[in-house]
Amino acid sequence: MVGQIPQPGREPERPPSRRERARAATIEEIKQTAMGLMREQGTTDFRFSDIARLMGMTAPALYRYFADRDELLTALIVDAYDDLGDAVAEARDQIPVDDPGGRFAAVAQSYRRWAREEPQRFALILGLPVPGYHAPEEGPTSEAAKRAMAQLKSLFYEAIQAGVLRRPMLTDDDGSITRMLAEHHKVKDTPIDGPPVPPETFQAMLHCWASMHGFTSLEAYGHLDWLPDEVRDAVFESSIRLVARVAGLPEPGGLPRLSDD
Amino acid sequence: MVGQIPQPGREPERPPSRRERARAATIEEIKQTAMGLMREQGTTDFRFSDIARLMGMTAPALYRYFADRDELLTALIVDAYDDLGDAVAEARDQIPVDDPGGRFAAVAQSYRRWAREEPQRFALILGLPVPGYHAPEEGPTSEAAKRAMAQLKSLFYEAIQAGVLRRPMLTDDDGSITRMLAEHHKVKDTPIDGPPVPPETFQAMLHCWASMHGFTSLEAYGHLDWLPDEVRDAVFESSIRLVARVAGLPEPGGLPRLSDD
DNA sequence: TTAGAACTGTTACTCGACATAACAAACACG
DNA sequence: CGTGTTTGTTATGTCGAGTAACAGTTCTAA
Repeated sequence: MVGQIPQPGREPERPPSRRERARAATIEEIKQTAMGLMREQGTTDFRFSDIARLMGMTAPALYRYFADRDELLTALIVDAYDDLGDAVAEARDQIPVDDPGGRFAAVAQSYRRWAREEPQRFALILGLPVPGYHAPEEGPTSEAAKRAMAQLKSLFYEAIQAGVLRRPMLTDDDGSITRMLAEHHKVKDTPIDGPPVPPETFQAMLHCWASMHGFTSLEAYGHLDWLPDEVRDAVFESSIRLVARVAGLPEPGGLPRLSDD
Repeated sequence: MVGQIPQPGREPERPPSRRERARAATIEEIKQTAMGLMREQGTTDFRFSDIARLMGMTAPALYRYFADRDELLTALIVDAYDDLGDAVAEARDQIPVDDPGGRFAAVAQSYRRWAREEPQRFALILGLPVPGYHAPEEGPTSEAAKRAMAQLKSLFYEAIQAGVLRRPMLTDDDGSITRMLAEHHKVKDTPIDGPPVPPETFQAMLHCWASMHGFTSLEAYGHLDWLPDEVRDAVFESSIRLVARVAGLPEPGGLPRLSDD
């Protein structure tokens, strides 16, 4: 971040000053305006000059807050990570822990809902890197992916703990997953790390995620527009139930409907 | 296309003249150069000036062949549609018709292979619309999607004809798909049109496609880089076998391995 | 209270890319 | 061989990113 107000200590004992609040508000407004433009134009692109115009400023003023387009883009990507993660976690946690099938369904539905509502931000984090953007060193590239997987993993882990996870309909045919999980200490900071799950379950998690992501991204990018809404809803819900079943999750208790937007 | 040589009749009786061949070759070189730049930079973006420089020309010369960036982009998109479709069809047709499970596996593997080899072109047709690009009127937006579905559908139709399609593990819970297929005449030029399939099978086709697309796009965009190659291969193949099974397709006969690239 | 520093905005400017205009050379074809 | 078409060039206009120099405002501390 550019021109950031230096932190006095490690934690700011003082509440944010008037200036700091104004600055934070401006930063937030810039990001919101950029997201509005993205939404309006249906792409992950935006012009600094447009943001400035909409905010009643001149373009160079924005450089007081973001060094360049990349830095703003990075901020938007980080926010998108957090928002998607929060949305999914919140949906999941509204279902009791003893209903892992329901929790998975909630995760899938909120994933889909978020992507439908914010296709551009979805593309930002789970699509091809945007033109001109180069991730900062060791940046959060594919961070969302790992985080999403980790969330999914915790869900399956709960099911194992509760003893309600049946054997998935997938097998580790060539033993490569078993081997990988056995040496998981080599791959830190990924879903491979963390609480242990059987190889078939790891495979099942990936299968669940890939299935829900496939439908979700096709739909978010408009490639299923030829299908009536109610058919899309029905197919998605049915698919989710199916992958949950083949993954060994128990049937969901109460399945919240995905409301239209 | 700009400055196109007018067709004398409906079909050119005369073999293409020297000039026409030179022009076609230049157009092809422009597209190849653009794709090379996209691949090199890992994005769907390119600069006219870069293309010209690599071709030993000046930028304005390119406008003799494409009116603007959009027109070149459109051509690249159309080509990508065709290439993916051809790759998938070719892979499928190397498996005998009486092995629909094998044919589906071949389709899935070639889909994945193509996306891995050409992630930018994959994003071009199955990702979010490219910044700045506006599809021509009634353009081929999501054409690939419909075509892919149609191919998948023909595959299932063959299985039905051969009488080897079992009942899928999916059900048309609320009847919306049944209703849609009953009035399919309303939705021309989509996979809904064409040879009839039971609603559960339609659902199963979408499920198959979404599953393979989900894994494929996550991988193509680098979101599965934290997984070792052999694990990715194993998980994909296993998932494909699973979705084929739950879709009612018989076990594949000989499953061709996906060679490393 | 007030001087100075920090912050936040402005206008003026450079640079690079898309795109068009005007022109020149090469080519096809009567 | 001469004329019109094609394909390239250079010169130019426009627009957006990003920088420089400067001005007004706000915070802070003597």
